[in-house]
Amino acid sequence: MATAPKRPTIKQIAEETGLSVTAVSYALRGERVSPATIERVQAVADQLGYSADPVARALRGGRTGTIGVLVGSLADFWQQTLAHAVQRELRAQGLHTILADADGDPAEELALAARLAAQRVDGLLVAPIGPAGGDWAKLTERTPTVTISGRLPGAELAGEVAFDQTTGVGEMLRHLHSLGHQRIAVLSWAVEASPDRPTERAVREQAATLGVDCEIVQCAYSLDGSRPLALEVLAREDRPTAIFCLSDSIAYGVLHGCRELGLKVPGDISVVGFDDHPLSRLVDPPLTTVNWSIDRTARAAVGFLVDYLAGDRGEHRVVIAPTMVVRDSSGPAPS
Amino acid sequence: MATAPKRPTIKQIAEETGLSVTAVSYALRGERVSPATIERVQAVADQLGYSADPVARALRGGRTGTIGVLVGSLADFWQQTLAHAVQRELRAQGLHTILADADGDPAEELALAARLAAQRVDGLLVAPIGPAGGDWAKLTERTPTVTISGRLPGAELAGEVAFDQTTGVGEMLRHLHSLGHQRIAVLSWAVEASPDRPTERAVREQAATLGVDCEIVQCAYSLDGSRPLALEVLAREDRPTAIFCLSDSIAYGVLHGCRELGLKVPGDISVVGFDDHPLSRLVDPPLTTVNWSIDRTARAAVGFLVDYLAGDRGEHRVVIAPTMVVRDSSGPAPS
DNA sequence: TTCCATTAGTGAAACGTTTCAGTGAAACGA
DNA sequence: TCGTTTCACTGAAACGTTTCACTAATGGAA
Repeated sequence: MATAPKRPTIKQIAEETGLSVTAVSYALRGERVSPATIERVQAVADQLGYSADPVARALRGGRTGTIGVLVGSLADFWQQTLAHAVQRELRAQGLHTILADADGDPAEELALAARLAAQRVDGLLVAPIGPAGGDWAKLTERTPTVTISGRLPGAELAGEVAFDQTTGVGEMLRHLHSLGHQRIAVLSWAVEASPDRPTERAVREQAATLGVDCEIVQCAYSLDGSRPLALEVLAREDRPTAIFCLSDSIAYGVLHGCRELGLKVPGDISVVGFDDHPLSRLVDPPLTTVNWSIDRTARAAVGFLVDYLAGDRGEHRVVIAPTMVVRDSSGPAPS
Repeated sequence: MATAPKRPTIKQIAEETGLSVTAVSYALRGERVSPATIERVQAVADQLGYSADPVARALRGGRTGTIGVLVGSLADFWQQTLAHAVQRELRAQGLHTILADADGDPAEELALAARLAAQRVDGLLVAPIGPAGGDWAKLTERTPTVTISGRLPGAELAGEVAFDQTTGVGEMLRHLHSLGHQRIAVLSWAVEASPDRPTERAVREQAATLGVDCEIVQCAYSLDGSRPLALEVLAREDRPTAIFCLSDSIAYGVLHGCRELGLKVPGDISVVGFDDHPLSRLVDPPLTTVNWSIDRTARAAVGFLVDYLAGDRGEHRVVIAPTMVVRDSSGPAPS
């Protein structure tokens, strides 16, 4: 490799202008030095193509202008969309984004978040998939953290965007119940069974209230994870008349499985999702699902973090309300 | 906020063990010091929950174990999938990922890449959207860079994953031609017109060879970008009989537009894509498209970078061959 | 015994910033 | 004229590592 030319440093500008390193540092931020000097320094900096080294700056301390975004799994289409929306929103706020992906492994989340924090991000946006493991106390105490739909054990939060899962689950279950469905399989993307997950608890409670039979099935994430599982569930003797997928990604896999088995949706079986991915209106059949405005979610989460960083220590919590979106993938239960 | 407890440093371990900072630094990497000392240091480090500060390490120089991944736009579904695949592959290699998203702005790409490099990533994986602007020479000279389908002006590459666009375009155009289509609109996601883009040149050449009438239409990225454009194209007096979208994301938007206008696909008009996103088989109708194995792409790109970092300066270039995937969205041209 | 090699460890500089605590000199009010 | 303030700037330390150049002690060979 050619002799690597180093990037220009403050010291070079200092030598070039005959000033001290200190003076240049101040001048670059337009402080404490004479206008003439500022101009001179700027000129040299521009000519050298100088830009401050973020690593050195981070080491010294102070803001880095970068936010760490941790998503539970980029294999999930909704989280992909969320990641994009969040990054776009952060950019609108003049903040840089570092995106990390736990790839469906809840045990990895804390470690990844810690690494992000170690990179000296100014704050953390975390959209976990399951109940994240470990103790988030130390981390969140040091780094302002906003969660998006999920609990972090021990965390002290700078903000929280929650989804009203109870209502969402309730509406969907009522929808299916009103169509005559009595045996429903719920595909949940929890990696390990954990009885206290709010969504699953909501399912059990609402199912009991309505008197429908809901079986919760643990499901690997995403398209490829849910298809084989769907095939298994659909092959059963007394297969359910409806499948309620706790993410649209899972529903896509189920739809795929139904197609392979030659089952008509919704004639033979109803399939519904839970997050209204942009493509859910385009799949065949268009998916009945529940919409949690991704834009509002992203805006709220970023807003909370920005507020917190600006010193606002108020209550930062919002609960996103669900909107039922009835399309064609749900229909009357077959008799 | 509570008094922020600092993360433990090497110095603390040194004090705790009575050793010098240097000795601890060596011990932590298991070098140059006695086994007994190594063990003692490890014990204290574990108890303190120490982990090396990546920022300090990066500042000093040397490997950071982190690769920067820059994608042209996370709004594009295929790039979302690619980002995930690449990150998964990097993780399998024991490397960390920092993902940045230019959000459809080619002018932003160089700046973002420079920022990634400034964070001291060991290497860069770049999947640009259009012809990236600026001069990549200085950057790529300092930071090993592998491109995925795209040119970086002036770049000196550590590796390159190219797509055989000419063949892909040719096969698709021949497919449409054989179905009797003579007037085809090509929706390209270039943000600015640039006559020398290989894909567009391929379109013009192949169209001339086959004698079909291809109009290239510049299209904003993604679903939301392509729908209005599709509506406009479809409303024309002599609308084309087929629309060839240079990304599946664009095709989804077009499908949406067709549905709004009540046009039957492929009865009234054929719509085809160009990257075979996982959902393309599930949309209505299932999309005819061209597959470029995303797994092979990710694996090749990461492999090139890893090889290069290991000192292998061989030719690192692969051309991914297209595979036509004919589904139901293309059919005979209406008479 | 002398000499050299090896082992186990130390001190200090370096990476590129920011910032605290000054330092002269000029300007100002009384 | 003197004391004070302001201005424009400087030196040095600090952030947490890594690494080069050393030192002191031990062991073995000659």
